[in-house]
Amino acid sequence: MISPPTNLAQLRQRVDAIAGMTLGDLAEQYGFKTPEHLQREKGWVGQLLEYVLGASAGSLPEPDFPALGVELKTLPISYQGTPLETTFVSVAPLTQVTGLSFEQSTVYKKLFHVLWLPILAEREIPVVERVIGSGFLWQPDAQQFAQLKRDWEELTEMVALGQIEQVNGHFGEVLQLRPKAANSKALTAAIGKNGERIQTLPRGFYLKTQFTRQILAQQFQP
DNA sequence: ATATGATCATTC
DNA sequence: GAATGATCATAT
Repeated sequence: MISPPTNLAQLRQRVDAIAGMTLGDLAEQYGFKTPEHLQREKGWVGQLLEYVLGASAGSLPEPDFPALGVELKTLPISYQGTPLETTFVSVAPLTQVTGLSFEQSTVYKKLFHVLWLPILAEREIPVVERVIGSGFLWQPDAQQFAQLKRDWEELTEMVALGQIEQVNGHFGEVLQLRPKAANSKALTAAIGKNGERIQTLPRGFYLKTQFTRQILAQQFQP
């Protein structure tokens, strides 16, 4: 058990201390067993870094560093330093969305303050050899806030109007709504096209790679 | 079923 | 190759 960081400077210090290390090194140091691949342990990297940095364990709906209000996101990147995957943000509410504002949304709360931790994670690189990059704290600037808000409002309006079945990953410029479930048979409550209650596949909000690519660029080549 | 952590794998 | 849809583990 590692104590949570008490301030941002301490968190930065911990992040800087692991930059350049491989996941294998870090796992060994903290008694984690590195899997051969992530097929059955997709969250392994995130959980290792949570532990090492002293994030609160558990699956509570809180920021990873409650005292600091900071959310930790690992970000798999290519040799070119570009994101290899979209970034999951939060489960999307599909009922009781009337009157909900972006500022009250889980998306905004999650993205208000993020610690991005890039991981060189090309699939040809064994997990044990993947290298941790330079993590950094980020908050959306005015333009990013506006982009996120625009997409969130468009997607949430469709949900509110009972158009969830028409939503697919194409909608949204930087934020998209996609399945987030154990499998394609999972069901959750949603609003139907006539305002009735229906059952549908649970969805989540994800940041498109274009958006996280921009965040990385603004951090590393300003 | 929901929420945490995401990546896999098929499609485009 | 990039992006969408599907999926995996664990805890509550």
